[in-house]
Amino acid sequence: MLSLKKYLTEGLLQFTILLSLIGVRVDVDTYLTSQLPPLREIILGPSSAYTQTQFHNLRNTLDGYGIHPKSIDLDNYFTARRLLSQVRALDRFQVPTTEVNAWLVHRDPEGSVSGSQPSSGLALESSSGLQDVTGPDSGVRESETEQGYGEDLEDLGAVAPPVSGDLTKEDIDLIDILWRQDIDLGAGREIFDYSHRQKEQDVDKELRDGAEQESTWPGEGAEALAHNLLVDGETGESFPAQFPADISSIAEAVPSESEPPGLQNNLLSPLLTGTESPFDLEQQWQDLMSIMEMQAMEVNTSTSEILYNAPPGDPLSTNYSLAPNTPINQNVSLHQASLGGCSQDFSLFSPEVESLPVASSSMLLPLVPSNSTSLNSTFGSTNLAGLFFPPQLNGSTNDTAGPELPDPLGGLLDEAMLDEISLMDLAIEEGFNPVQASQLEEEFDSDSGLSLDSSHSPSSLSSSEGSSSSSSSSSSSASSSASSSFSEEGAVGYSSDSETLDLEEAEGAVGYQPEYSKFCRMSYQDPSQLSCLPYLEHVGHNHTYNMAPSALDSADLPPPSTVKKGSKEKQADFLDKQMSRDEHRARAMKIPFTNDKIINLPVEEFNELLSKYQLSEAQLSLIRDIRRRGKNKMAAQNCRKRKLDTILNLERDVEDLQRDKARLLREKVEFLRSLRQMKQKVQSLYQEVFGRLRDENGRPYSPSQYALQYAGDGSVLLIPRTLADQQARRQERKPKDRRK
DNA sequence: ACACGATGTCATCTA
DNA sequence: CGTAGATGACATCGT
Repeated sequence: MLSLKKYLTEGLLQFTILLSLIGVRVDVDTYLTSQLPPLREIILGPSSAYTQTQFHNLRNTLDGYGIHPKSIDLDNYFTARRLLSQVRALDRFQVPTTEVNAWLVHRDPEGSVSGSQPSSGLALESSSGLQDVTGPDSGVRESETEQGYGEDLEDLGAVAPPVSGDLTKEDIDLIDILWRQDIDLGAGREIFDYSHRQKEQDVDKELRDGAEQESTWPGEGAEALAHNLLVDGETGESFPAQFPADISSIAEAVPSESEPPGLQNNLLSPLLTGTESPFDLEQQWQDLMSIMEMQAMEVNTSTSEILYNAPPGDPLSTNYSLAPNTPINQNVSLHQASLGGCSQDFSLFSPEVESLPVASSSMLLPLVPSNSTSLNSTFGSTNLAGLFFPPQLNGSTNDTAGPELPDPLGGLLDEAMLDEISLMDLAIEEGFNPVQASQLEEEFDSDSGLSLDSSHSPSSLSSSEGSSSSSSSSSSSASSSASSSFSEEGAVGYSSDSETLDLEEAEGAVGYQPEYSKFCRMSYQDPSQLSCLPYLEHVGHNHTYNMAPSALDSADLPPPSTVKKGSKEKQADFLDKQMSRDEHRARAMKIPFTNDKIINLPVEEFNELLSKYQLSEAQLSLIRDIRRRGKNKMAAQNCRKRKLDTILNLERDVEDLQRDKARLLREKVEFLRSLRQMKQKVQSLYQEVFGRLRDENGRPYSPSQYALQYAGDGSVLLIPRTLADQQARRQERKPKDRRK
């Protein structure tokens, strides 16, 4: 907890936010993943940074201090919330930023990521096979696709981040989505994919064992592959001369997965070879996703059979928990064969994680989802993956996942999370809208909160008392009283009891505003829960004002067990210690009313109260000071709270903006893709029309001499090439001029 | 002893 | 002008 608090310092947050704003993505979570909840967990959730109004008045009447926003309980709460939100985000095709950020953080130091990563060979196995088949076209296609893409982006004024090193996970996902869309539209994936693969191959030739890889691709699988690729390759947009060919059924079904690996692997490889910490989160998420998918999806056996028909007898398959002879194993083997150095890295991943990706990908597309980046690959992709799961895989995955899943999930998911997940699952399956789901979630939250509170508070009392051996009796009693007050507050409304308490002892109960009610409600339970852990006792510690009421409670009411015999004296001492300086002063000056009244009473009542007593000047001065300081104290607390919320909101805004950016990027790529497709169609039509044209002698026109000119009215003219070139140049200049 | 975070207090500004 | 709130700066306390 202490270390967590450290991370929560304003400086770090501000620094992080600053970095985020200037474009550098830093994810503190990356460094906390294993033992500590992500910083974002604390950050997410409702905050009322700018709603300063009203809450002072209400606060004074509402209870005492509540729980500080930084206390652990909030961590738990926000952990759950964060996870839930991420689960929901899956519904919206959102990528958990955590993974993205982490990925970037670890990637940057390694230099350019864009296709030149050696370990990117992950996705290459298919491409290597493809290369041979498609042979001649590959080189040209690579360059053309790459250039075309870059040009498009440049034309639109884009920095071309999606293609080059700046790709985020969202970008990758969006590209993946777009690939799928392309396929839906009949465009082959390899046309886009190829460049990357090719590049990777060039870079990774040394790492990869091409011969071995090819040897693992014998028989039907290879042929099928070749066929697919060949067919897809013909659809290459960059070759207008080639008319779009029919796409085989397999090609349609499979290619959707084939592309992403290329891109993703390029990007992911750093992650894979780098730290595993970011992957833990991703892995957990992937596990989660796999569970959900397994449950929610039906397996298309026929498809899977086709896709997973692979060469048998792979020696490497035994390394994996998956059943041998399963096509998946083939994929794995291929993957390993091609990976070389990367295979070791993959050993880090638990079987189930690997199985998912492998399973989802056909022979052509190994490891698509395995890139945890694609874990959120949106439901679309995952659905695809799920469809391709062979039944046996399902079983095997579950088997392997059985023992291991609880661990990764257990760390992140508490009951609340699981319930929520199931809830979300239900929402997804039954078509609940997010709002409904969230409503349910709220109900759930409240329920869980109460249950937690009731169940943990008693134990907290006992544990705190028994455990605090090193600390003095005062501290133990303090914690116990604090926890008791918490439990009370959590269970009941907690009307400010300060007034009913003994005059001098009752201090102003400083509570947080109603806006934080939910906030606080959640926090109430946790302190007690946390107090179960001895080392966390200090978390809920109170100071001065806050502590007084609760301490008084234990003192006034017949003390449970701690106060016996001569402990009353200690109690008194303790109370003295717990009283604030102003309280001591007030007592010393024999102020006849409570500091709480002094501080919180409205001016009129306050003056009225003063008028009732004959007070010396010193007393009046002290009272005024007490009032001033008390109010300022609350103000300071509010101010700090607000500051914290502001920081949290800023971070959230940054995240939102990043999401928006990714979305816009996605849309842009989508537009570019559709634009390219339309160009391709036009080209095809052009070729077809031009090829059918015959001159007066019945001979075809020479493309080098003539060209078709599109008129504004939709008509098409056949004009000499020279003329057409001139016109083309003019048109090119125009937009440039406009830019200037 | 020191660092650090949390909180209290003061001075100042603003409404 | 008085009051209350907000906030930066500093002090204090506990870990």
